[in-house]
Amino acid sequence: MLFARILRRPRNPEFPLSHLSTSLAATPSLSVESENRTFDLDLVVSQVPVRKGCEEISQALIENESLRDVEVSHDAVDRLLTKFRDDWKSALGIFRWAELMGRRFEHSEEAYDMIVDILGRTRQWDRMRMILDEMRSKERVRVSTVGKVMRRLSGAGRWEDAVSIFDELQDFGLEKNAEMMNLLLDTLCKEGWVEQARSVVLELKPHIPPDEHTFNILINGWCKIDRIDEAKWTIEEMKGYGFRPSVISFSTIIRFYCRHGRFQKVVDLLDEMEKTGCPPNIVTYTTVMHALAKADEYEDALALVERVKASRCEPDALFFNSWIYVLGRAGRVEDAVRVFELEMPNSGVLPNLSTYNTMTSMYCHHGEVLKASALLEHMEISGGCKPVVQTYYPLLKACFKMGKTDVLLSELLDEMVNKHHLSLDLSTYSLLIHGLCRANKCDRAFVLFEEMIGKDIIPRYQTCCLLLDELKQKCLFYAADQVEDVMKRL
DNA sequence: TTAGGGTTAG
Repeated sequence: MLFARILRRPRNPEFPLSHLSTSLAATPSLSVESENRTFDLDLVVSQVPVRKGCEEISQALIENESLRDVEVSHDAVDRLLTKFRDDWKSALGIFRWAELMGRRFEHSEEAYDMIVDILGRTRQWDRMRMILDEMRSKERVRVSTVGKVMRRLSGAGRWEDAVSIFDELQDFGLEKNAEMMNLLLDTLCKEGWVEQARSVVLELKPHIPPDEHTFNILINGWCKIDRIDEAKWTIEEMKGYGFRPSVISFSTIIRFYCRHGRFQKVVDLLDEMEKTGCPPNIVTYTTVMHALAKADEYEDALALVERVKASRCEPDALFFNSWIYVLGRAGRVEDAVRVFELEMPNSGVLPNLSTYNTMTSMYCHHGEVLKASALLEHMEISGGCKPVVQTYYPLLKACFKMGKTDVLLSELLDEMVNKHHLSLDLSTYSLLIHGLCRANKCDRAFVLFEEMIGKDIIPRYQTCCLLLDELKQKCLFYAADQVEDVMKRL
């Protein structure tokens, strides 16, 4: 019964390929390859029409003279899809356009996975299904594809659909094995469907015996929804199957107690781990250290650093990031910089994007915006990582805090969009609209509001309320009506 | 294929 349900198929796919091939035939010059074809991301991005359907977008791109000599490569598609990850219409339009532009162009595995994920996260289920069916017919469905589909379905509450994807695995040319079962369970549990995951385990037990991962996934699921008794009971069940609880099982339970601030329990468990020959590792320590910092217990958190040094654990980037975070929160900026500049390199651990995000946020938090900007330059040149929208949140927030809502804000936005090709996401729009409203610039906030609506990014209700109030106060009634219209649809 | 971090809004 559980596995008999079928994911809805599109009754009338809105994007038939035949239609596009007709338009390709109508523009024969497209099939002629020029010798000097290059790829200019800015050019393509600038030619993507706004507020159009995906079909219109791909059509407009195909007919665009200035894009005739554009070289479409896998890397180009990757960058474009990343850029439009919050804007499914543009993403799908570009995806279709690329198929028609490149001669005998076949999308890469990554591009397929990306478009599936974009359609899933924006809840375009029929279109996601359509791509999945295309992939199936070309035998290009991978484990990662299925994982993305299941995750998006579970995340949207469609756990039954996620389960029926598992039922379809053979149609996709994939095997129903423990790995795939665990993938399904993990997506279910991470979205809180733990009881459903347990039913799946029981139902599949005769065909696919649970392994150590299966139990750890369930333990994590129970902890996530605060059902610690079931988590402990799962540990007993695990033993019954002949598996010893691992450092992962213990660390998961420890994380639960950390989240609830029950640090005496944490200490007891750390001792138990040592005694039972399953000593904590760097992940366990990082979890506890971070939780202590969040509970403002900085001295205890830093004492753990000493414990790590005395142990055999190899510190990694996540550990250093947490250490820097602890020091930042404790107001010890100089010490944090010392860890970043000396301790990390001395241990041979390279900073990653999160290290830079943590440092940036710490600087901004302490009013050192210039140092934060300088670090952004540094991260590209010597760190080899590119900033993401999240990197800019603290910087943008600092702009509003300092009242620099003209030049500095514009420069930052320009850097984000034009230099790094980042797309503003829901959080950025919310931050900007809230900030501009508070800075008495609701006219500019409204422009951004319209822009996000055009990209199908749904504003938060509170954002609408705030903007509406401000617009009414300034007697901008036309704009206020527009906001009210959007609110009615929320 | 299972466990850890940061960045937004309220």
